[in-house]
Amino acid sequence: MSQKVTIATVAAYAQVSRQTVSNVINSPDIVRPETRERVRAAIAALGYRANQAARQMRTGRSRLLAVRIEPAGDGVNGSVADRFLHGLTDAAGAAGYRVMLYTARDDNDEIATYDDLLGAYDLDGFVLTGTGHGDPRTSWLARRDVPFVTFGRPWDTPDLHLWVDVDGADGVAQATRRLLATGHRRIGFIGWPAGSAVGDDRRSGWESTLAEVGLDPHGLARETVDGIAEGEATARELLDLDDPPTALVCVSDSLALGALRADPDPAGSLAVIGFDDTPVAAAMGLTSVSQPLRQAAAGCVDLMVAMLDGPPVPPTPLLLHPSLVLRQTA
Amino acid sequence: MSQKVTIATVAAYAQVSRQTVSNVINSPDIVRPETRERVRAAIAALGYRANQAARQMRTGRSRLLAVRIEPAGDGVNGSVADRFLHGLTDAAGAAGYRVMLYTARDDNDEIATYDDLLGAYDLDGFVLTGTGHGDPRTSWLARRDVPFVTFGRPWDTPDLHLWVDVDGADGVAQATRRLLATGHRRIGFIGWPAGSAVGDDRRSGWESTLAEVGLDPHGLARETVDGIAEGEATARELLDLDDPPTALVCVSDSLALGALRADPDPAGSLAVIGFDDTPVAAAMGLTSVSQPLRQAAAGCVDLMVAMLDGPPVPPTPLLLHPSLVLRQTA
DNA sequence: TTGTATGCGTTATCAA
DNA sequence: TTGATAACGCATACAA
Repeated sequence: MSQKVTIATVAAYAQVSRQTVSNVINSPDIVRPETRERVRAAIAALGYRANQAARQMRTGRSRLLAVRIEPAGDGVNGSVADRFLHGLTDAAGAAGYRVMLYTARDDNDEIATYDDLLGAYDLDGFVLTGTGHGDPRTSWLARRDVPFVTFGRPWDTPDLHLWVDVDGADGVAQATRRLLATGHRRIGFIGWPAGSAVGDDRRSGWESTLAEVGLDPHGLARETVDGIAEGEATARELLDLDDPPTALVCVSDSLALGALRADPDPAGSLAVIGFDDTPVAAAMGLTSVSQPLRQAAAGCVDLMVAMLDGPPVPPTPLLLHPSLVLRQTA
Repeated sequence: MSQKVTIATVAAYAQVSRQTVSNVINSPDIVRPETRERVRAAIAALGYRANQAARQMRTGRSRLLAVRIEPAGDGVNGSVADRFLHGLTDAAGAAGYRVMLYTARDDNDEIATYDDLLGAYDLDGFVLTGTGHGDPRTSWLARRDVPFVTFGRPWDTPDLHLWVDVDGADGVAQATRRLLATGHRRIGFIGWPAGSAVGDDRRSGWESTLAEVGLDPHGLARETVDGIAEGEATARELLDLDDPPTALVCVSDSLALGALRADPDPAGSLAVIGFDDTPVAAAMGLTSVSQPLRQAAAGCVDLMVAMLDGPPVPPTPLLLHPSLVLRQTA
């Protein structure tokens, strides 16, 4: 490995003091242009990179963001986490931050990890995904003034923290309108059990859209835990009705994929729309609601950076709108 | 936030010098038991955590590992990366290391990132996934003596670096034997185009297993890029043969899922086995070869830690064996 | 076994 | 506008 190049190396090379080099990096405007350029040339020539540890010791800031990685659950929807993480890493990198990963078995374990990460690594902030009702993590972080952003709205404490979210009700409404536009009148919905904030939100988009055109959703909704097999069984239930639906909106791609398998017509006349636009959906030709995950991740980073690099105006939450990706199934 | 607690705080609380506290942490055995316990109690009482930045400045070690996160490609197989990452984070945490993420557009970009990460954050090591023939990244890292481990064998430079891998040939051999055991004689193979080291390795397991029992694989193998649609089309090609295969081993779950859709028999008499045991496969009842990703990740961490915390004996590469998960399709 | 002094690379403060 | 000095928290060599 080539000799370690520190700020002193650069200073010597550029014939200035260490402080001037530091100024060129942190407050370029207060350095005379010629000096600045000379120092910059030296930095480039030597391939100098400011040592984060030393900088952190002085400034108390690590330029490190932490995010939890969860075990891939369903896999169909698992890629959502993957895409979000990728977008987050990209956006953070562009803003001069790095992303650190951690795992946790449960909320308490996660809180203990915050403590550790904060104490040992001086983390600048956390990005939480999927907060639930009465989340202990957000209150812990808020109480200690630790900067954090959530991907997912705070469902019971509106102004406790900043967030980014995707409007699930709007996404499902778009799906329902598409079905209406293609002539369907009996449109069913397969959702998650009531109580999941995200699921309830999405379902409301279906209900309100049907109500808008004077259609009665009564009896056409079913609830089930996520999964392909569950989607198939639940769809079958709906199709066995006396007056079965001709189209189904599902709260996830997993359920939609299952619903597709319940279609008795080999030609596939049952219209089905899923949610998340997972790669599997794309491969299977499933029409699905696509979340702008890259933008959501970028939004989280923007919010964090705004808090951290502190402008006087407080940043506002961000509600993104999903889009419907039309394919063969609807 | 509570007042910052440093080694000095602990020393004062335990009525010893800072050095003694440091010794309790780094070389406990040289401290008198009573003193040690008193210091430990102080550490616990104050919730002290050694500041990594300061420690790193002194030792030159960051206890940070970096791994690249790739954009979720297919999604079906995407969860593999997700599961590996989770296992890696877990294992690293247990060993006292943290995982940092980075993205890169291509190999050159990745190399530039190494430079940055090494210079700015003093990373202790890198974990690379999926190396290819003549990988420029491994030679770059090796040339600079940067510790790294790859998940995936080095295909042309045997002893350049440590690695962990899963025996793909063995996995496919297990799949093929299973098919043989259930009475199949005409067993086809859908693989990736020749030249992909991983794909070629897996295919060899099929060829050699058939050869062992005196079966001729000739004409029963096809190559295609990965994807569900591709798997379906390729399977159809094989099934259109005069003497079509009754079972298919596929190099990935994506292809296997496609192959399943090509089965003309609605009852599903075509036997199909995939590779990777993705959650989608589980949901669809697809028999598949399962990679021990958690163990692979743990193996990578073990190797890294062995290099970093340097024992005199050099660690050896690790070849893990996959297992066949039987479900409905074979 | 325990305590003291020094330096890691950086930035903030202050003086020139 | 630039330069000298101190301090961040820790671990090591060395002295006690």
